[in-house]
Amino acid sequence: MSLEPNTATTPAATPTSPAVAGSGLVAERVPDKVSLDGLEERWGAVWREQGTYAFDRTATREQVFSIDTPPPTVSGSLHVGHVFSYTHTDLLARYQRMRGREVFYPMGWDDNGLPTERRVQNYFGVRCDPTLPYEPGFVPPHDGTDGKNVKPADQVPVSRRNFVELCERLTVDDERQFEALWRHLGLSVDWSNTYQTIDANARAVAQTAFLRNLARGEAYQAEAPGLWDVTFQTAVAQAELEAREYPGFFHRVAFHRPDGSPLHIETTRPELIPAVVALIAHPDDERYQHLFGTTVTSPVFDIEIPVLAHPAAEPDKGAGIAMCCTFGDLTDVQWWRELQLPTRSVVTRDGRLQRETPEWITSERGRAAYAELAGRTTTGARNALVEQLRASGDLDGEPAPTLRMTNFYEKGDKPLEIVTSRQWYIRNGGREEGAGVGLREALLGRGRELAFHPEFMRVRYENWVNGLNGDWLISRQRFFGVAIPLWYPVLEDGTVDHDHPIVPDEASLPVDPSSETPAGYTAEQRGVPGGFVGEADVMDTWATSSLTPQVAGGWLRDPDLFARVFPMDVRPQGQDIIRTWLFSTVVRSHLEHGSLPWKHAAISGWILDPDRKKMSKSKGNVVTPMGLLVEHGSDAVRYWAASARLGTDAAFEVGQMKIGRRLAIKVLNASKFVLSITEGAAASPADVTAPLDRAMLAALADVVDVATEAFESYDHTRALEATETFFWTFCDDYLELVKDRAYGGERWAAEATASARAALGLALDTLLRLLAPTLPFATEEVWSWWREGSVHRASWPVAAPLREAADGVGPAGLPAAGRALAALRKVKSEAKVSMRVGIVRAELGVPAAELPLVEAAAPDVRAAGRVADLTLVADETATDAVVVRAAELEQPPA
RNA sequence: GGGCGAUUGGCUCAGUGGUAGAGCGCCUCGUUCACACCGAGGAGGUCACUGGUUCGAACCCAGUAUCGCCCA
Repeated sequence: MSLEPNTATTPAATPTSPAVAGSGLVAERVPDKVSLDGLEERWGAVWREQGTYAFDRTATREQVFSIDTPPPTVSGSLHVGHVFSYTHTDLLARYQRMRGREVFYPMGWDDNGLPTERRVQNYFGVRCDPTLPYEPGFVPPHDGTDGKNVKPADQVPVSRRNFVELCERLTVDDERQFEALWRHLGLSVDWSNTYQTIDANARAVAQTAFLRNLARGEAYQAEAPGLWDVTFQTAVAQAELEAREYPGFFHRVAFHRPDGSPLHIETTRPELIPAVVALIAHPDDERYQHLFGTTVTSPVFDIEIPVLAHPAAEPDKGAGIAMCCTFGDLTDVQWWRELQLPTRSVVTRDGRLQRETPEWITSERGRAAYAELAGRTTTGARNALVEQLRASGDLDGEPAPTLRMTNFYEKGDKPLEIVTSRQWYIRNGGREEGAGVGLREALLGRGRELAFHPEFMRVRYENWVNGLNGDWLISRQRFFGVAIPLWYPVLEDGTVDHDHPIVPDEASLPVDPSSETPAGYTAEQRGVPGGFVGEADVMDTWATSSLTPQVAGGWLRDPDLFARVFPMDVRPQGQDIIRTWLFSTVVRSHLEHGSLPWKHAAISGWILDPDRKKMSKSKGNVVTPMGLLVEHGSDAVRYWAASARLGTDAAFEVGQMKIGRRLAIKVLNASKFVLSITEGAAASPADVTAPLDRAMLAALADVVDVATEAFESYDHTRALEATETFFWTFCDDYLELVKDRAYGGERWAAEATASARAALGLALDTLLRLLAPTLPFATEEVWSWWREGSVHRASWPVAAPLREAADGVGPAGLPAAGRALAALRKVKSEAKVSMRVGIVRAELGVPAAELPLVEAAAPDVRAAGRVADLTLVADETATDAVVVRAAELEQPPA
């Protein structure tokens, strides 16, 4: 048989089309015993060979549905949360494909940045030392450490180039495993369209976008105090902050007024006393009014500082007067900036106090005291200084334990320090100056333009944009990332001229300024007076992943493709990265293209463990995604994911997967049954004449409308629920009711049998299409028994031909007949006899309004209930139920 | 402290103005004839609480409580 998935669509608008092409009777293609086992491998291979999900790039923008797939971080492991949210995207992709859209569904790998570095350190037992030379053929001390970390002291230092090679080697492995998982799950990704956030194209895109930001004044560098992680030795952006409780002690410390009287402040960071530049209280604070404008001297170091007023001081916190140091926290930075205080930094980038005694400490005892602190960690310095304060009598009482909220880098475990450094920024509306003027409002406008699903997620975007307090810091002092594509001239005196960066041609991108030479220079001029130096920093990962629509869509390398897919239709992602990935992508697109990067944002919720907590890593590792898929089957796991709506947290529920598995098996069995009766013969709507068959198709038409409308509004759960509910009614009631008639035989007129068979065929065809996005494996299996091509390239059903076949009959007949059948079943159930036991005589009381409906289906009800003599009477007391007025079973109850 | 979301049967969740729903679990029964990875029947809830609007509130309004997340 010939499979041509891309062309062999079977339009639902003409369900009369010959059902079976090619050779072989349907009966021979339906297996005797159906099973879900092995469907993932079988159909995965067929889809791969047939290119079922290949993107046709000749499609126009209107025909295309483009998805900005989240590139998973390959150095982390995938967990059930990924399976959950990626399934949501696939449901949408499959629906849109069946709707006739050409789906652009790439897959990216986020292998850029710190997570990969850390994994490489642990996996190979190495660490990067950029001062070392490249060592060709380097063999790492370990090759996989089974999850055990190699202690930093035991890590072998390697050059940056060796380190990057190991990063690339490891990520290739990871990416293979991820792809295998996604294929097993049944994601309808176009696997010929993948990218890495570190590949040459991504680097070129990120560098080009950066240089254009620079040219337009949207990127700039600044020497400024900023948050700094002393462990990773890198600057950290606002979006990467995490406030955590951190234990400390309040120290009550005396400063001294000119007359020698003490003025007490309370601080958790006494080690910053050498960096103090002012004492600050609230302008309305009565207690300190008389001191504003005067000076005091610091204990131990004898530095003279002013007492100033600023509204950011909190009168009810501690003594109500705070020590402003450069820099203890972000409030200090605000005071320093707004009150134009001097800079007296003592904490260095490695988290220790600077080794030289600062020149602003002039007293002899002050210089002696500092010498004891020099080079110590902040903690060590704190302990030493507390002893000094105690000795000088300036510590009042004992330090009192406290918990304070402290900023951490989200991946770090030491509190962030604030150090002054030269960094690169991109405007994001956080500062209203230069190219940033009006930007915040413009980005809020983009947020209003974007269709969030669910809608309430929009406020998270708005809250974040409104709360920005600075531009986007993109430079990182790391190794494995996209280089900032700049060099700087080295002046004749040997200083580096950062104000006049040397910019490469776009055509030469990507470049590595640490190994490549700018135009007009020779390699020998690197680092010498009159020569140049390369920018050592790399861009933060988000500075690249904020460009995924451009990277995947072929922005620079393939403008024709880009025009067909951008702006994209949808960005699927998690709620946790609205402030980072979603927002930064909007920023880049707004600045570069003057548009949104996509029309819709589909936000998935969390997976919660049974304690209603976010699924923890340890638990996630117990149940690996592949283990889940193998245990329950991919369709079953997809069903669980599909049962949760966008934006809603969902429980990790094995029970829900079992229900999905049951549904998938039911699809196989019911389909097998229908095909065994109909022989897969052409289902002509004109053959549908029986009222019950028409009612069933009318009900199914309603389901098609509901499911279509639901998918259009990004509500895959409602689509599934409506379809699933109908499917069970179809199996439990309709199939049972028409079974006998569909088999045929002399008791039934030929037209009556033909009607049932035609209706069964139409219904099965429609149901398989409706279920295909959720259960791609089971539906494809059934499709292969009687159809050519892939159900996933078949068209989404439409209601009109079903309604036409219903010929004006409404859907109410199906539930009415179902209730009559249920009444007969109840008689047998209560008599505790088999459903196969016949009923000699039965009289059913039916609500008057339903009586004509049930009468029209009476032969089916009689057959399904095995009733010899069935009487139906209108019963006013039966308002919405069928009541059994009399019944006589064939054999007495046991 | 501010914001967002949630609170419905034992569990997981639908239900946005008109007599409380589903699935799972539970109980009873059945089953070689599509399906034991099964079928039929049944029990089970004063919809977190307090007010208010309304002829009528799970649903709208105000407040309270608890839980989760985000931002200070």
